[in-house]
Amino acid sequence: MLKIGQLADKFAIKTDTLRFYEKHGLLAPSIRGANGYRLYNDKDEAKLRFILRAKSVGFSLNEIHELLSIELDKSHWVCADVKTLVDNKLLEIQKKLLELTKFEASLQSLSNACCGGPDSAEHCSILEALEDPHVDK
Amino acid sequence: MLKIGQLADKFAIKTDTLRFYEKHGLLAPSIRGANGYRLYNDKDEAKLRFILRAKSVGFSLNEIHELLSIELDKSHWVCADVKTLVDNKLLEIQKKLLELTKFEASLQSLSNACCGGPDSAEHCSILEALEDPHVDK
DNA sequence: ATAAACCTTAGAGTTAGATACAAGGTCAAT
DNA sequence: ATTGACCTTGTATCTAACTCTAAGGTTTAT
Ligand SMILES: [Zn+2]
Ligand SMILES: [Zn+2]
Ligand SMILES: [Zn+2]
Ligand SMILES: [Zn+2]
Repeated sequence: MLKIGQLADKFAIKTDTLRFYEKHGLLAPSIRGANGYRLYNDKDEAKLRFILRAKSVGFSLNEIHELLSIELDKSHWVCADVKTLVDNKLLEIQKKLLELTKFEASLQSLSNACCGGPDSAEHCSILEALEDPHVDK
Repeated sequence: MLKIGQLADKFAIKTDTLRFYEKHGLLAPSIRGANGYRLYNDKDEAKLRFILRAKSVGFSLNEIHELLSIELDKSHWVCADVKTLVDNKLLEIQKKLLELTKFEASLQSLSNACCGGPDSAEHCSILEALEDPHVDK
């Protein structure tokens, strides 16, 4: 049985974050002490570990909510349900990767074209590229 | 001379966005009509084009602010100043790319391990991986 | 002349995920 | 008994980049 501060320390997060997760229906402590203190048991801890691990692979809290509702009632779900969540996230991340890769290429070509020297920016090819109405993004 | 709605249409953005840019010091119309209407001239339009193009290569509005203050007073800056902005952004984007690539790999291996079939999620390897305290992120 | 479409301002709301603060109750040690 | 560390609740604040609402003035077309 851990108090909120102990659980927070154990996972290197803030107590505020645990209260935030509780308010948003992700993780409520199984019990409250007579004093009203939150008390987390091993199952709560496992659930938090699940949440943090899902977060670390890129799921949003909303998506973790979905994963949790499956996790907590596995028998009513099938593999396809779970895999769909993961695959949707995968697509989303691949879309972001594509976008960032385009950014990177654009910036790299801007950077390459600029001498980076100590002379006036009046001739700077980066600024020219951003100004010029004839050069498309 | 374009009114706010015309300029917005021309660049496929909202009038709200133009007012927002103005409030945040990015782009104010050169003149106001007698009726108080914003009137944008060719220079304003060029500036907006600059802003949108910078946005499209991944700069934040704050960073665009910096770029603009250089662009509008080029003679007091040198190429190195400009290139530094671009290169910092490049580093930032490469960091994000790295992070997303890790997410992608994690999700891909989760996805690969799951049969995705119509049988109960009780044995789902995705959920197991997220539960299991012995598997690290 | 009247309705539709446009413009003005100031200010509030949205999203995600926290993070901070205020006012107070509780617990352990001295 | 008093400090200091911890806990409670509720509310407010932050970032980014818009987006929307309200209440009203202007233009254009019929
Ligand atoms: Zn140069
Ligand atoms: Zn240059
Ligand atoms: Zn399966
Ligand atoms: Zn599965």
